[in-house]
Amino acid sequence: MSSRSQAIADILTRAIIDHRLVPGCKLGERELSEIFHVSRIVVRQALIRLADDGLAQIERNRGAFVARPSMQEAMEIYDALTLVEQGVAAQLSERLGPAGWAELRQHVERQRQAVAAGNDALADVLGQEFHTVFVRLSRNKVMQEIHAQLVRRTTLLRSLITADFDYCNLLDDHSRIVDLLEKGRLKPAMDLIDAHHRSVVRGYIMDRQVFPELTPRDALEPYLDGKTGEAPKSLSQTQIKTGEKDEPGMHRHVHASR
Amino acid sequence: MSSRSQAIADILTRAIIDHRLVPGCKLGERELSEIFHVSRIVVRQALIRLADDGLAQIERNRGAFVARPSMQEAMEIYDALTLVEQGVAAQLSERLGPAGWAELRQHVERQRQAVAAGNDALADVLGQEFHTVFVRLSRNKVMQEIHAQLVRRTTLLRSLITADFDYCNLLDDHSRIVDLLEKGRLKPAMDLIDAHHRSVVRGYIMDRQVFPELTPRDALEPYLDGKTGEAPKSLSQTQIKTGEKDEPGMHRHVHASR
DNA sequence: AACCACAGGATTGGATATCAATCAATGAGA
DNA sequence: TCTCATTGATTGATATCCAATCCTGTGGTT
Repeated sequence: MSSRSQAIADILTRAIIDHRLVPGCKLGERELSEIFHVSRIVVRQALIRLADDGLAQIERNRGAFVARPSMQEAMEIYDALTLVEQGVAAQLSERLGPAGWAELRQHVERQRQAVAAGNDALADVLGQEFHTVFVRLSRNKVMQEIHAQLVRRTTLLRSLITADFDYCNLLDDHSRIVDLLEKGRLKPAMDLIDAHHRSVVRGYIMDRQVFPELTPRDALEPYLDGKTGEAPKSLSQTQIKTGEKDEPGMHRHVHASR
Repeated sequence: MSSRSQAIADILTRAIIDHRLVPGCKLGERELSEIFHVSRIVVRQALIRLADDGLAQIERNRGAFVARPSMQEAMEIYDALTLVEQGVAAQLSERLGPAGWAELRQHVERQRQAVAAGNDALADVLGQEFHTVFVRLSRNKVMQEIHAQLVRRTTLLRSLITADFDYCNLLDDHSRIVDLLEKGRLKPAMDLIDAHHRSVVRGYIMDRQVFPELTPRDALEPYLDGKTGEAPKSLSQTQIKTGEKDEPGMHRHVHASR
């Protein structure tokens, strides 16, 4: 239904947020066109979409690369995300009906069960999804799209950073946010959202390659073939350990919750 | 410096927010490629950028059209804009230094002088710019871009709607918002931002063609030639009166302030 | 050895021609 | 008048070609 360049942009986006394509990775037109069996022009259109989304940067006559956000930009992205979610929280605290609160609680409960079952990969996905569900309940598609874009960019950031905090402290944040909001305690809820994001950002150390660099051909291989758009195996199971020794304060786990 | 498709996307964006290209207007690839003397491919890339920005919509095998947002979407855009500006207001009320407040006051003063001088066109531009300056002071480029996109879309909306309120009531809103924020009275300021936008939306009646439809060739003519990107004459001076009689409650002035 | 200049290769940005797929309008026939 | 098929126009996409630019490697110079 959609154009082919959109489909390719979607695949590239997926590969980037799956950390299979890491920041700085060259996205050559010829190489991608051979991988996807399309013409260079279609690839170029896809890259334009990625660049507009902030996931790639195009340098004239040099080509496209997976975006490598600066520390400054990383902070700005998290600030923007906080701003959006705080605003949505304020709207929901006034307008959300019982069914909405129930949906949020149900989502938190599913995540809790995943954590209890030790399924970190599922917990991680649910943890991310919570924010998306949260914004969806505002019933504002424009806001949803803005938020989704910001989330994609934060996911990209995680290819570049090393979190040295204990993520277990964040596990209950979602639940507490829902509690506070439903009770109408907006200000504490907004502060908690801020703290939720700040605690993720605080220990960030950039200029490290957290994920191993794959060639585009290897990185994109799982998404091809089927054409069904089926989810490739979660990276948390196929993740490759890099050769370098772990440094102090460097953890290799994925975040179970943001 | 930038690619040609970006330059063309910029021109089309400009033409749309100047209301020279009205919603629903067909943006044929062949026609545009002849107008700009570029190939269809460059035009297509420009149209992709516009579509990503929400200013155009591309229908498969049918082509691109200037976006015609629904009433629902119009409300969502204004809600999102309110959310963003309220969030920025909250940040500024904590973090903005004296120089920042001075810049805002200076801007308001310039607009006041323009109104006093009867220069409605300049006042309109300054009124729009206020919101941009406001967000720029947050020093968050990511947020700035999101906000700028929302502003562009609200500008597009004004091609579709007829305001039947007395815009004089809004003239002092900017000034009062600055006053309240500088005094640390955040809540009233946020309420005023909300009211500011709501008062614009309230009387909106869609499904009217406020601006006359021009062919793309006529609409884009002022932007070509010079290649200097110079501002074409403001529409408020070249605006053409449509043949149809004014209906009750239908004003043809441009907004002096949002 | 270090440094600079230049040539060649590789890649991107873009133009043109061409073809297939799809939509819309037109017109023939019941 | 209504229905259906054909035709024309437009888009989506490809292949090929060319110019501009960047990177690199070589070679000469200090």
